[in-house]
Amino acid sequence: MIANSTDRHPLRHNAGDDLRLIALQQFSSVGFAGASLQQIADAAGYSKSSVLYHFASKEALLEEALTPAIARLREMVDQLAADPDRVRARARFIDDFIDFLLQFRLEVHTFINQGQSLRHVPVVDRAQGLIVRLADVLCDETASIEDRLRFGIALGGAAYTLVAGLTFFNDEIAPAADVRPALRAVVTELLAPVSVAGSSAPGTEN
Amino acid sequence: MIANSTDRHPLRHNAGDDLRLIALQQFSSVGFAGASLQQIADAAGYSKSSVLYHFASKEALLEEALTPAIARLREMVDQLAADPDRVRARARFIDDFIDFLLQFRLEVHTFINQGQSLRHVPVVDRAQGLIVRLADVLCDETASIEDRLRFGIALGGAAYTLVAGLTFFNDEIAPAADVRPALRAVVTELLAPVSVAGSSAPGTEN
DNA sequence: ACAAAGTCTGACCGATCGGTCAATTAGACT
DNA sequence: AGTCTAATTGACCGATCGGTCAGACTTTGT
Repeated sequence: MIANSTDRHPLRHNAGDDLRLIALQQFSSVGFAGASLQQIADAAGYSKSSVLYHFASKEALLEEALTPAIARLREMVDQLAADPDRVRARARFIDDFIDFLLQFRLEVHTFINQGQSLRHVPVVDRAQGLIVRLADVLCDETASIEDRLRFGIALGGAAYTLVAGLTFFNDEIAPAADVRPALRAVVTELLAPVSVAGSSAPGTEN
Repeated sequence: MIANSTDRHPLRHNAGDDLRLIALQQFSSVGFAGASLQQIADAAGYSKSSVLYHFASKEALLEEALTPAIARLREMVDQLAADPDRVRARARFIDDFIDFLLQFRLEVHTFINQGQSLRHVPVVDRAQGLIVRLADVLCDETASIEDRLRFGIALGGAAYTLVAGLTFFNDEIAPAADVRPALRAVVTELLAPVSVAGSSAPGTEN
């Protein structure tokens, strides 16, 4: 049998996965340009050469670190656009979106706050396109600036609070469990009223 | 008379001001670590040595570029905390805050999205402290996570949309004139209901 | 046992980093 | 004229950057 690199050893983590996570933390905190391969290698317990053995280049490392997140985002956008029941589609999307933000906080923070300077990276460019498309779908054909602003604030605000904000609002905060309901309430408030029509009181039951 | 460096020539800009602005654009787009003195110097039409003549170091350049913004922020927080009429103080603060976000978008974006990695820079650390204090004042003693989240999303979301979001939501968008009312509406919605007295069920009236 | 493939690393490369320094230029004042 | 000072620059420094490469170690297949 072929020893696939994804399940060689049940105890030890896959080197590529370790590096992707460590690199992601560095990229989202000091920026892609500011995170050096040496720092990433040191933090992961490898040598710089090992990093470049697993990933062709620093950009390739970034691409592979972000890919799962934008793949999931594409799923959600496709599903949102495909469902003919707009109200149900939007409600379902918001729920998925909350989970998405919590699960991929570092990835979102990275390509949200460095998207302009990383537009030459294919996966980042695709992510930007997805976000534009998502904004179009969510805001419908109404060209209202406020609707766009609501979406942008929800996206950028969540990216900020979930990686930077939580650490200084309180010295320590419970993980996703405490944050999820609050996040859902605020994001729903920002995204729901745009064109849901008969949305009487969204997300106030929890 | 003494030829003060701030008004030597009415036509030509002050070199320090030019550099502060150019540097701020670089810092907010590629990050502090990713923006090199050479790039800043080239963009400003100076040599790298000239940049280091006007500013003792790269960090000093960052400090001076951010200082006006956090000075204004301190004013606003002090005024908010001093006014015994909480409702009036909060309303006035929100108005000032909108203008602040529009005027200092690059500065806010910089110390919001790179605050963790730049905590060793005094002015950034002071800004972080101001934001924590602002969150405390706005959210009152209620330790509600959702209130904190609202403030963080408004702050981080505005920082994002005002520098990155506007460029890809539409190919070109009118300057602050079109954005201000929409921004005011969204930020007010996020910040106003927190503790404005009889806030029983915030944001359910639409 | 042996070879093949996979993994890891140190040494090294040219380029660029932030920063120092001496030299030069241009203006302002006596 | 001469002098002083602010402003600007190129040359240069040690350190670090992303990336290459050959070798060494480990694992796997036969």
